[in-house]
Amino acid sequence: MTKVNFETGLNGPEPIALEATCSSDMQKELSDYPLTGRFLMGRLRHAMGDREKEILESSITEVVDFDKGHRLVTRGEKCNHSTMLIEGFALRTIVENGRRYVVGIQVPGDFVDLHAFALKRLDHDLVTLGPAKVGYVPHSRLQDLMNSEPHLSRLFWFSTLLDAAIHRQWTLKLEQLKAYRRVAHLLAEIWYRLEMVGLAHSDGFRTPLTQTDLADMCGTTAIHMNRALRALSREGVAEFRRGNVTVTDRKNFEKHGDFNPTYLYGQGDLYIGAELTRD
Amino acid sequence: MTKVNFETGLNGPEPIALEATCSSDMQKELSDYPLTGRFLMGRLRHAMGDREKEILESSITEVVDFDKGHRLVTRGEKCNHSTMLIEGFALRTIVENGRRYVVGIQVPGDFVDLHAFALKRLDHDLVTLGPAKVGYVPHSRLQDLMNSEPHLSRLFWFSTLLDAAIHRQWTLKLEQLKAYRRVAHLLAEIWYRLEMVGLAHSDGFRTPLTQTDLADMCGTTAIHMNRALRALSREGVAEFRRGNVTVTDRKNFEKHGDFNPTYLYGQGDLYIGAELTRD
DNA sequence: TTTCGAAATTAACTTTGGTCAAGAAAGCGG
DNA sequence: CCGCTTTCTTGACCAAAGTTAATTTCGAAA
Repeated sequence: MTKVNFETGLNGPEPIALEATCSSDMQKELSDYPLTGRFLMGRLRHAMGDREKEILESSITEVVDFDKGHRLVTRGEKCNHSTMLIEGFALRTIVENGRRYVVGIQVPGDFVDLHAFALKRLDHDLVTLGPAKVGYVPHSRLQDLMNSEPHLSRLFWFSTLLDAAIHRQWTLKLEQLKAYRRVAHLLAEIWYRLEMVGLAHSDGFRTPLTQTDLADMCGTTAIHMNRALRALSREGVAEFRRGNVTVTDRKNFEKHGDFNPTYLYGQGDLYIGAELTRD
Repeated sequence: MTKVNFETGLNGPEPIALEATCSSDMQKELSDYPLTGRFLMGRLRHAMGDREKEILESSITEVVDFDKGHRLVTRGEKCNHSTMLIEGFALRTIVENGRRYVVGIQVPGDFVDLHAFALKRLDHDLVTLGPAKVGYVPHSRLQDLMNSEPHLSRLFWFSTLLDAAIHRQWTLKLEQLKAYRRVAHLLAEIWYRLEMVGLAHSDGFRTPLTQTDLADMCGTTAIHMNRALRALSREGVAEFRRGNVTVTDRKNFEKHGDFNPTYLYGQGDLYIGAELTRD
């Protein structure tokens, strides 16, 4: 383990360089594959051969930087490429009756609209949370890979199934938990996911999330979200200040959020299909 | 259009034969492919070639009938086959702290645990709602198909993406609606999905669902679900009696549930990837 | 037909969360 | 530094939903 600096799209006075724990394996991956090195990291990346990693990296035909709030994908519009999130965050949002709802959050390394390859039109928007860097893969290219690379295709499929597993967990937690535990669960999930791609630190993590964003993800109001966050703070469970999440006792924190990471299919959880690791 | 009788797994005094609207196309499909004829029906079934339909039908190595409440898949246990739901209903359930939560419902024609092919272990149970008939496809067979049938593989992928789209909609509706509209939405969805596979009738549909099941799907209590259903009945929007759903004014009903079926990617909605229809 | 158990129903009371209204604090651009 | 905007915070009040506890209805099986 070694330390490495990273940048998230913060809106603070000056961009604070944070220490993120990042193994040397991970560092090598990121220098070898600067655009797609985080894809499936912490999950089945080890199942990708070097050739497959090269194929994926070279499939990105265009890299673009966006400011916060840019709509990457519009609900109902036809897509001819899919988008790899290289840096920054994105939300899956749906605006109805003048109110915004968030049904998912994506972190670096996520192939955010890979499902648009098969669905062509999405039922939601994808919006950058802070500044973000993305890479595009044309659907024609994915089409070719479907025909010539069955193993890589299976990994793509797997990655969309991870999203589905996360959706199920969100559904579960909305059914099961009150606002206080719901945020705790959400923050625990984001922390875990950032950790898998080397973007968390030992006391927490940083995002450009506002309390309103959290409210829209938890199906509550910004006002009630504020009550929940203050309660978490009052109990000494976690601090959320302007997107900066700080936790002292992680076990305790995850207990408050009723968080069990197996649904994220991390590679340490021995929960993953062995067949996918072999060609 | 012609009428055909069908059976759902009802626990009523005698199995009531209901009239279901079912096109002659659909009838032919069901007689030609009695086990898998409902797979992707109303969606991209027309994109499957006869050869592909044969391949799928012949991939079912075993057909089994189960009683109500049988656990088809157990959370965390390794799966070596995937399950086609031929007749009846199944719920995706999670039991935690002694309470049951439902994160999905499956209808005939659904390849209910296709995602287990890639994930190997699921994060939830699959339980039959009433009596059900299922068919098994070994994962070794799916593996072969991945290598030899890229187009069929893409359709399998598509079918798991439909599940994900439904999960997103459930998340959205849990965030957005109060219990009263939530049930209405849920019932509208089930109706629509049954209609796509020829198992609904013009005034509604029949299922073995109880009010407790609905409550577990809507993240509320059976008592509150009862209040919501009574309200729907009082307003003349819909009647739910022992799994029997009756609606007089469908447009009005769907409006109360804030229901828009585009997320179900039905073939009439011109919402589906044209690329998938061609090889 | 009777009996039993599951499912549905209702009421009284408590907790959680939504709404409205008003400020305070922090970040941003000049 | 100042003014402007966004984000956060708090209080008072009301509606939605959970809890507990009975009671009724219905369907299945004897």
